[in-house]
Formats: sequence, structure tokens, C-alpha cells
Amino acid sequence: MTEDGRLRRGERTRTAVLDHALPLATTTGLDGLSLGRLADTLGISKSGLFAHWRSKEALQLAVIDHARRQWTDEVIRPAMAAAPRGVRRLWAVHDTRLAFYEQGRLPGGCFFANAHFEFNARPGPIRDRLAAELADWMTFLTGLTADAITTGDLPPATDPAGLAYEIESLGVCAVMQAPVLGPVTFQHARHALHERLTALTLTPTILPELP
Amino acid sequence: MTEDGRLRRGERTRTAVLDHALPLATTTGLDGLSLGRLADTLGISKSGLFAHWRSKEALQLAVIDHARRQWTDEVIRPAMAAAPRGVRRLWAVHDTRLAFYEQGRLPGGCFFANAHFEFNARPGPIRDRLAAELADWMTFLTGLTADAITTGDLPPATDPAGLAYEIESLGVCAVMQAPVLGPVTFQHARHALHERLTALTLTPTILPELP
DNA sequence: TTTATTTACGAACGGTCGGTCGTTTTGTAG
DNA sequence: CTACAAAACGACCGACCGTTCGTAAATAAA
Repeated sequence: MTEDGRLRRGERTRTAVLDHALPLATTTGLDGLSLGRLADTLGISKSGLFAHWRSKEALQLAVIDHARRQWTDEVIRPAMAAAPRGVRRLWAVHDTRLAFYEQGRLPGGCFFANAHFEFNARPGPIRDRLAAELADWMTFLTGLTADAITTGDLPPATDPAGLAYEIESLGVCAVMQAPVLGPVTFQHARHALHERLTALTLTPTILPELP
Repeated sequence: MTEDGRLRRGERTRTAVLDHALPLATTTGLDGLSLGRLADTLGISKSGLFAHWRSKEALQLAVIDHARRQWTDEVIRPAMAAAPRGVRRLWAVHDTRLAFYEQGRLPGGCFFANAHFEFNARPGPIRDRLAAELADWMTFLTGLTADAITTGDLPPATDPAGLAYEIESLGVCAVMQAPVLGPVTFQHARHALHERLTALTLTPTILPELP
């Protein structure tokens, strides 16, 4: 019996399954994810997956949680560590996010963006979960912006939710266009926010130079 | 024999088929489009579709062309008619685009955005066609921005491709978030570009007041 | 009216999908 | 070694997919 109760052979713990499922779901779509192919990739039988997740939908929800965890570990945490507060922290989040996709950390682009567009017109538990994730993310960005106002980096008249929307839109568009138009989209996304923040900033905040 | 060669019964011309296929493809995904369901919607048999399009892929490509035509008629042309040149034309394109989705002209959001995210990781003819459409669209937006520099509305130092990217990103993010976060996303998208353009504009260009 | 041709249809094909079940294998305890 | 329970598997199910084909109906030509 392994520490998580069921899976025994080799390295096939629950998290190992999700580690293999996430890139698959990112490339083929969260709904296009085939349990047969996933089982083949893991070298186990398809019915084994049903022993641990009762249905495909339950596994899909678990994949969402897994993606959220990876996003927290590889993007949010490093960005928060890069800058303590204010506008520089806003920039760090934007830049770390772009770097995550620029270096092709996940094949197929952004898991959350893909899943959002896939389920935007399909009500159900998955859509609800994705909606909650998006709301959380926008609240997080808005909070960062509000903090940059508190520190005096941004003018008090700044609309936190509005600026958060701008940051999000630049990032989303970059991961959408990059596979088609190439790395120049990342340059656009970086340059646009850099220009916007330096124009807004009240204090002489030093943002890193852009190449 | 009807004017377009094959389909005869009722209103089932080629364009009628595509008229029904476009909203279906927008909600279920361009690849998730089921020829069986489409045939049922039209009241014809599934095999009839294969008499006019040799394969599903050919029909999908036709749907892309149809969406492009509708986009041209319902967004680009009205926007171009609303303002002759310069920054006001830029604003007209952005605003007309948002209005198109705000009033739910197509269920399921933006056909092109959905299809892009769906095929970003799937090389093939459909991906190539979508890529060409996106490149055309960005070239179009860049041209509008360059014209606004020519008219003297924008400073000569403005990067046309960069500003085009900003406009596009605001629009894409709006159609992505609207089904989840509601109409407030359209307000954000409008307010952000309004603020950006008025800040950039050299001439006293009168953009419409925002509510 | 008879003939020839086009057009739509129903049935069926092979394939993949999510999901279920009985059996065999594996690990552990006595 | 034996006995027992957990766990992994192969086979199978019904549904849906895109696609093909033989045939019947509708049209046009004679």
C-alpha cells in the first residue's frame, strides 16, 4: 500500500498521473483529453483510472487543481519573491508569467486560457470551477494593483480593477498569438505594460530596462 | 438546379448550411462540430453534407471563410463607415467589435478566438488558415494605427504594431472574460483604450464620452 | 410517356470514446 | 506456506464519430 492508498506499481501515484495529464489536456483540450491515450502514456490500463477517479469529469477537475498548483509554484511564488511590493511586484508577475510561456514550459500554450475558451459556452461543474479560478486570479491582480496605490507608486485615482484587466489582457493575448506570430508578441506584451507603468508611476520606480 | 449548383430543397443553399454551422461551431468548437447534429438542425441527412464538401475539414475551412465574411460585413464595414480616418477610426473598430459581442450576436463568444485556442497546438490546414486570418487582422489594425500617425493624431514615435497589439489584447480578453465575469469586462476594455488614446492623442480629437 | 441524370436518403462501416465488470495478479498478515 | 484483501488488467458495452455506398426519388430530356 502506498502513501496515497491505491496506486502501487512504479511511480504511478495520483500526482504522477496528473503530471502526465496536464500537458496532454493543454494540447488536446481539457475535454479532448482521452483517458485511453492517458493510460497508454502512463503504461497502465484505462480502467485503472476509473478506480481512482470515478468519472472523466472528476479527473478533469483534478487536472484543474493540478494546473492551479503548478501555476502557484512556478509563476506566482517566484514573482512574489522577486519584488516585495508596489509597481515592481506588478511587473514581476507580468514578466514571470510571460517567461513561463516564452520558454515553452507547457506545450500547447496556457492551460487555463485554452480551457476557458473551450468551456465558455458549456455550463457545468468544469465551467464553474474555471470561472472561480478566473475570478480568483483577477482578484489577485486587483489586489496587487491596489497595493501599488497604497505604497504610493500609483496615483490614488487609479482604478485597480481596470489596470488589472489591462495586465491580464496583455498576457492572454500573448499566449494566444505566440504560436502563430512568434516571440514578437511577447515583446509587445512586455513593452506595452512597461510603457504603461512608467507613464503611470508617481515615484521614480526603477523597472528593468527592456532590450 | 439552383444558382449555386447542387443543393435544391427549400433554403438549403451552401450559405444556408454555413449560416447554421457557424453558431454551432462557435459553441461546440470548430472541431467539436458534429456533422450529424448539423444535418439534424438543417433537416437533411448527414450524407448530404458530403456531397457538397468532400470532408469535414473542407466544411470547417468553409465555415472559417463564412465567419470572415460575417466579420467583415458586421464589424469592419460599419466601423469603417463610422469614422473616416485617424484615431476616431481606431476607436470605432474597437467599439464596434465590443458591441458585436456585447449584444450576443453569436452564442459562445468569438468564433475566431475559440478556434485559435482550439487549434493552436494542432498543425494542419485549419491552423494555417486561422493563422493567416490572424496575421491579416493584425496587419489591418497596424495599418489603422499607422494612418492615425499620418493624420497627425498620434505622435510619430508611436509603434503602430505595438498599439495594434494593445487594442487586440483588450478585445480578446473581453470576449474571454465576459461569459464568466459579466458585462463589466466590456466596460474595462472600453475604458482602458479610451484612456490610452486620449493620453496619446496630440490633436484635440473628440472621442465619445464614456458612461 | 419513356429515358437518362441528378440529388437526397437510409443503412452500414470501422474507429474511438467514456464507462463497467469478472478475473487475475500482487502485496501483506497469520 | 496459506489465506485474504487490495489493485491492476483485459474484455466488453453502448453511443457517437466521420465516411462510404447502393438505392429510391425527383428532375430534365427525348
